[in-house]
Amino acid sequence: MTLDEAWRILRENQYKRTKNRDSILHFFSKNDRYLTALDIRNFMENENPGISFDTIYRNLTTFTELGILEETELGGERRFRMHCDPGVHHHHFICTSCGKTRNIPHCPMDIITVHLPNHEVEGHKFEIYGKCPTCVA
Amino acid sequence: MTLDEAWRILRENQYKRTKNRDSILHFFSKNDRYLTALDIRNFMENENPGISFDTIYRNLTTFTELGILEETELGGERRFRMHCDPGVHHHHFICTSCGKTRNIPHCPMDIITVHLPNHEVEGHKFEIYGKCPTCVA
DNA sequence: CATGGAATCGTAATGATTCCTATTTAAAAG
DNA sequence: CTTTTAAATAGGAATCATTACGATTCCATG
Repeated sequence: MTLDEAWRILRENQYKRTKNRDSILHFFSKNDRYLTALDIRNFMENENPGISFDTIYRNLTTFTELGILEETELGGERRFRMHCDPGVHHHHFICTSCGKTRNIPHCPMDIITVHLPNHEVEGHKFEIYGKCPTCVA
Repeated sequence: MTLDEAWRILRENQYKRTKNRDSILHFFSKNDRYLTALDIRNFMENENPGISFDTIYRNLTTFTELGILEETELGGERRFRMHCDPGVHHHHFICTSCGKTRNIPHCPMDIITVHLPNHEVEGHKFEIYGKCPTCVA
């Protein structure tokens, strides 16, 4: 997703354009990987050294709810990345060292027919973990 | 996995038979669902009201390392369940209300052929979330 | 530029998990 | 059955990620 698309969604939902949101989104748009709240905090060292974690988490939650970011959990902490292709459902290979991802176009739900009578399916998760070429070397 | 199998593994690895371990394993063997550290704490109300979280987590880690338990993360906390069938790789439907599970015999890794050149695959996760028949009603 | 509500800051609070040290216990040896 | 010793535990403090909150600042609209 581009910055313009993200801001269009935010505007449509009456969210204000602030310096923090601009910086955070810009950081995500430059990084094709899953990032932590601390990553963002560190990146803001220059732009806004005093940024509150409250602000970071609040915006991460907002962005995720609006579908601008997608979220996962790795090593006991929440991680976020720019929702790469909002229209097309897909999954990820995730590097456990650097958080970098690689798309997996297939979805097991399309292939696996599971019989779950009377169950109410809400969602699913399919992720492959490992080391990306850079971190292998 | 049965209690006997669990204790055989523990014995083989020189772990002592303690009252806490007995209680915890017994609790897991009776519950076909993912449980939190707090669930265990509450269950021990009778058997050992003063049990330390250190003890709980230490044993959960040990059991998981030995393959007696399997672990996942749900709603920001770690959950554990008895490793249902150590020989046969499988996945789970997990109830987001009560943690109860249902086996999914298929594995997406067997079906999906992903091209990940130079990547080092360490593992994967496939889980379906929702409400079990009991929690739907 | 005045106004009102959204957004933020700074810090305190929370909840899950881990660390630390003195004490207790399992089980092996005598 | 006692002694011995390393493993296991209790209790509480510490840590880490995350959230809550009151006071202040900022964005957008008129």
